[in-house]
Formats: sequence, C-alpha cells, structure tokens
Amino acid sequence: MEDKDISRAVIKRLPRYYRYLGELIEDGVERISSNELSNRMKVTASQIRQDLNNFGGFGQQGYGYNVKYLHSEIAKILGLDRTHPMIIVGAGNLGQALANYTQFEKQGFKLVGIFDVNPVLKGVSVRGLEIQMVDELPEFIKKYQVEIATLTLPKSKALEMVKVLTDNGVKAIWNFAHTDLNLSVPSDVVVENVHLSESLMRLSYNLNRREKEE
Amino acid sequence: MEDKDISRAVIKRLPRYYRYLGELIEDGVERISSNELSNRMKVTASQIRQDLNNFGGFGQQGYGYNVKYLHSEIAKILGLDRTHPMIIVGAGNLGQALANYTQFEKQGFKLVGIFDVNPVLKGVSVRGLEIQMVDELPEFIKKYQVEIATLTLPKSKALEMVKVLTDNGVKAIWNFAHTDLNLSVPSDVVVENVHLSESLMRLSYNLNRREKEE
DNA sequence: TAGATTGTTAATCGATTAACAATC
DNA sequence: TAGATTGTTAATCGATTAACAATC
Repeated sequence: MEDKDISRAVIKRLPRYYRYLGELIEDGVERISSNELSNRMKVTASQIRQDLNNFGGFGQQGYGYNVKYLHSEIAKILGLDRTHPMIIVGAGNLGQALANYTQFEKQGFKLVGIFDVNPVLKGVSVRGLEIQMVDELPEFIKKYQVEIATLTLPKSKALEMVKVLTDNGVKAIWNFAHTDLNLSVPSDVVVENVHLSESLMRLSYNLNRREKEE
Repeated sequence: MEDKDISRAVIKRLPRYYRYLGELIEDGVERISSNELSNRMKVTASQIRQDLNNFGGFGQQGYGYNVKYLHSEIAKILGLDRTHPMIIVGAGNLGQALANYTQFEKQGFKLVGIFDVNPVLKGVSVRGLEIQMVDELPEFIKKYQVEIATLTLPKSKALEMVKVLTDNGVKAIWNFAHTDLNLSVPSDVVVENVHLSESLMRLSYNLNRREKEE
C-alpha cells in the first residue's frame, strides 16, 4: 500500500468525528465547515483539517464538508462499510453484557458466537445464541470466518485462549482481560486493550487532584 | 497546591506501572531497575524515570526501585489508598456487569448503590444491593457521601442525570454513555469517558489496515 | 467576481529519548 | 572504593497550531 503511516493520535480521534457527524446527520445538517465543527467538538479547526487530509481531500474550498459524504468516508476508513464476524470468548457478566449491546451490530460487528470454559454455561442462551465450549472454537472460527474475538476472560485463561484464536485465523482481539496482549500475539494480529480498571484509576487520580487543588 | 501540571500522557501510563509492579510483587521481586522494567513493559527506561520523577524521587542510585514501596506510592498518587463510595446509574446489562466486578472493590471503589429509571427493575437485587429509582438519588448521595457515579444509561438519559448527580455532590463521573460529558459538567467535576464502540472502531481500523498492507 | 473555506506549508509547542553528572 | 543506576538537563522527535496561498 502507498499509504503513509497515520499517527495513533489521529486514529484515536476518527471515531469521535464519526460520532459527531452522525449526530449532525440526525439533526439534518447538510454541510459544515471545519470552524463550526471545531466549536462543537472543542478541538481546533486546524486539527480537523489536518486529520482529515491524512486520508484525502474530503472538503471543498468556500463550502466546507458535506456531512453525509464525510460520514460515509470515515466509515470506510474505519472499516464500518462491511460486516465483521465477531465472537465473544468469556460469557461472564461483562461478556454477556457486551453480547446484548445491539449497537455494535449496527456498525457491522456481527456477533456469531459466544464461548466459555465453564461447562455450567454450556447451552445457555444469550441473545439467541447458545454458549459453546471453547473446544469448539477451531472449527467454528473457520466455518464462520471469524475476524474479531472479544476476550472477556480472566487474565490466566486469556493467555491460553489467544493462541487457539490466532492459530485458527482470528485477526483481531478486543481484549478486556487485565493484561497487555499485544506483547504475546503474532505480528499480523491486531489487539485493542480496554482495561476498565485503568480507566477508573485515571478518574480517581483526577478526583484526587481536584480535591488537593483548592 | 505546589504541584506542576502533570501531562495526560504520564497519567495514562501510571495505572499500567501500577499493574506491572503488582505482578512483580506477586512474583516475589523485591527491587527493579528502570532498565529491567523497561524490558518487561516495552517502554524506554528513560521514560519510566521521567514519569516517576514527576511525583518524586522514588528510586535510589545504584539500587533501582523498591517494588513494594513504588507500588504503594503510585497507589497514593492514584488515590487507591482510600475508599471511594461509588454508585452505578443505569442497571442494564453493562451496569449490572460492572456491579459484579469485584476487582474494583479491592482497589477502593466501593459500590454502595445501584439506580435505574425503569420501575420494573425496582427492588431487583444485584450483588446484594437492591436497585433503586433515580428519584432517591439526591438523598442517597448525601447520606453515603458518594464520590463517583458510573453512568451506564442511554445518551439521552445520561445528560439529565448528570445535573442531578453533580447538584447533589458527586465529584467524578465514569461515563459509558455515547456522549462527551466533560463538555456539560461543572468545572470541579471530573469525567472519564469510556466509549466502548470507539475502541471497537479503532480495532476495526487497524484490522482493515493490516489487510491492505499485504 | 468576491467571499469563504479548504489543503498544505511553516512555526510552535510538548513529549520522548539520549546523555551524563550526581550519588547510593 | 568501584560499579550501578538514578535524577535531571539537553537534544530530538512528533504532534499541534498558525498562517496563507489555492480554489471553489
């Protein structure tokens, strides 16, 4: 590919642009300038233009950006213009909660299976899918061409699971286990770590800080 | 306070240091140099030393860092050395899943109440706590001196809720709703936005990218 | 055409890395 | 003391912002 490397910071902002553009569409807004958008999003207009121009010239001088067009272009960049078969591995509280999040489906992340290691959960139905045991993973992944695995298992089990998943063709791992999987995954597999407890700690840090300030 | 402003990037890394140090304690490691730690964490030793020195000199020349001591110092910085009364507002799948996450309790985030707007859920027990209706929030927040509110409600309801919460003394909001609350909250209230769907989109972007690369 | 606003280059700012003197 | 490793300053790198010519 000819694409230059896009910085992490830019990629991090893309879904936020996408969300705001979606809201503008709902509000019936047809076009928007980088300046108007910058007011809404509290980022600089300069940053918006720089960010977007990493991927192409989506705007028009004197006019601004067509909201629908820009929204659909960002969707393409993010891979939301096609369906990604996804499974959840770990059918505990969090796994089941994510399974019930219908929002993801709308964005093309289609849940095709739920797995766990606990035999007690075998056959239990979650949003119309029966929980399966992990020994069925290899066959299932190939059959359904699973691209994304959501990992909602304890750290110890997560590490074992990763090998099974990637050996059988999973190309992306959405990791909720308390460990950094990107260090133990083949180089052609992408990982996004969520780490909710770290997020809560950052909140706690800022809370602490505010209290001390006064 | 005399503290200079610590950059976001540093704060983002703190919980990760904390996690690795916790693992080192479990492994019985007593001391560690920035160099050893840098190998494990895949960051530069220089960055580790710079980061830590924002908060004080926790190491010793020729020796390195005492693992237990550093761990406990970071805990203090993050506010994990005391208890934070927390509530969950929104007792849907995600809210209930988070309620059952006992990990948070261990780090001082004590769940004292769960609330929802849906009367059907009233009185339903989640991890020993009966779901309450949101009209009981004002009294409850004051009585239990609630510091943190976890928001797991749809966007529309989240916005109304924020006012009730902050008017009654909540000082920190852990926001899972698909909106940027930091733009609509009093300046003395801190917000941490989670945005799971944005995380999934970043994974999707990287997946897309890898596919195109070959 | 004149006005508006992009795309893009240049300037600034901040964060990361390297280097090394201080010191245990 | 000699060796190791921090704390900290200086150099580099990258990301953000400002400015403006290009152009719709």
